[in-house]
Amino acid sequence: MTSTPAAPDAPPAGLLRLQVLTKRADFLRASRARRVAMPGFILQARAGNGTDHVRIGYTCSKKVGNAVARNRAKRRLREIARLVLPHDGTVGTDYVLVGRANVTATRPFDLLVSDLRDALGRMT
RNA sequence: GCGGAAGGGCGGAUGGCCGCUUGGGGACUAACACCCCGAGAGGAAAGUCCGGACUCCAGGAAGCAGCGGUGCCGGGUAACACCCGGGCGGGGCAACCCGACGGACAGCGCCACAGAAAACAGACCGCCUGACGCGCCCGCUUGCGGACGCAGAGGUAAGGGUGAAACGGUGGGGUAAGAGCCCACCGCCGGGCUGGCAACAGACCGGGCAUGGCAAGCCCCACCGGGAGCAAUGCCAAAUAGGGACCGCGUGCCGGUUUGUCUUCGGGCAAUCGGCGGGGCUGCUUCUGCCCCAGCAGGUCCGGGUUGGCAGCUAGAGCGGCACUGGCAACAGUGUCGCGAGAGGAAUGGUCAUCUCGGGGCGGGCAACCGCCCUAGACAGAAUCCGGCUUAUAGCCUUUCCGCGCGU
Repeated sequence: MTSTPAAPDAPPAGLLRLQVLTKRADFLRASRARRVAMPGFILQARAGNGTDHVRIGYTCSKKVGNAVARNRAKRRLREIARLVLPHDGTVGTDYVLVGRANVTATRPFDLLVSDLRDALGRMT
């Protein structure tokens, strides 16, 4: 994969498009698949979703905190997914990012981004 | 200046880059792909505790029962358990604060511990009187008198002590000692009078006092309330099914008309109309209405199914500012200006700078203060929508009032 700098550029046309998971069943399937724990989050990935898209879901349980803390953690996870997955994701895979209490909302953003790249590297 | 009381307001700002949801517009047949413009979390969005709007269900109305709620009075409001004003009680020097604040002669129940006694009177320690007699002392006229103590019995509830509460309180008179036994004041009860819309207050007259507390135990009284909730509800599409079992009520009666059909020409059967009857529609009753009577409106259970999209969905008892009018006020009216999220695994952001307010650290200085560095830092995220209440909250700004001290 070409590692374009984490530039705040829009993903160029032609790169992978993301779809958001909405079905509870998809989340349950992903949670039973491979997982990689990182300091800022946990990545779950399940190949073969039967589509030609990269699909992504976010989970922040009540353990992460109150509603404000959960929303903030989810937004940061969404942002790193938006920056990394169109370049480094694998077609036909469902990814689920799970937030962690205190860490996901406070870890420096560039570390969070490199965490996701490392996690994807370990998956393959 | 110090200490205190009651409110009101705010709750970071600006910019760059990259995004999300949505309204409008743009060339195009269209798709959600692109471009432009606009909008996009709170004072509590929270707890889900009250009150409503709205939707569906119970056919409608009234009464009764049951259940739930409210509970000093008046006003405000769509409504409220909210708000405003007033009354009463309690706290505070005061500003001010607090109050489940209707009824204990409708009835039942309860009043722990302590205490003699806890609701109807009673008497533990006491106080007072004191028969018969006993003890002891004194006097002398030597068997009489007197003092004291004990004491059967009686009077009393002042004092002690217990308690949340002890059968009105304080003072005086009175008495053997005492007691509303009598008197004054206070309290209480009753009565009318005056003021007030009222809660209530005031003075007056009468009564020696009868009526302990708990209604936050049941209860009584007055007033209010049908149930479930936007996962309500409606529509569309797909998939599955085009069901089964049991219970209940029941296989009606009379009359008319026409049509069809059968006829042994009497009529029968079916359809149709009217009446009666039966059944169903909220726990009961009444009135009214609707439906059903050949299978079905109704009930219970089993099986199957239980996904997606659209609407509801944000402009309404709207909210806020200012001015005027009415009102002590809450609030109402009129005019004018401004604001006005609409997601749906759930948008309203991510990140980087700069600034400002507070906070922290270091250095200089007796101090006021000055310089440098670090740090947006409290509670917290709309979920149908409004009005309240309650709870959480770093820090900042501000108004009025009270007490004390100082100065004029």
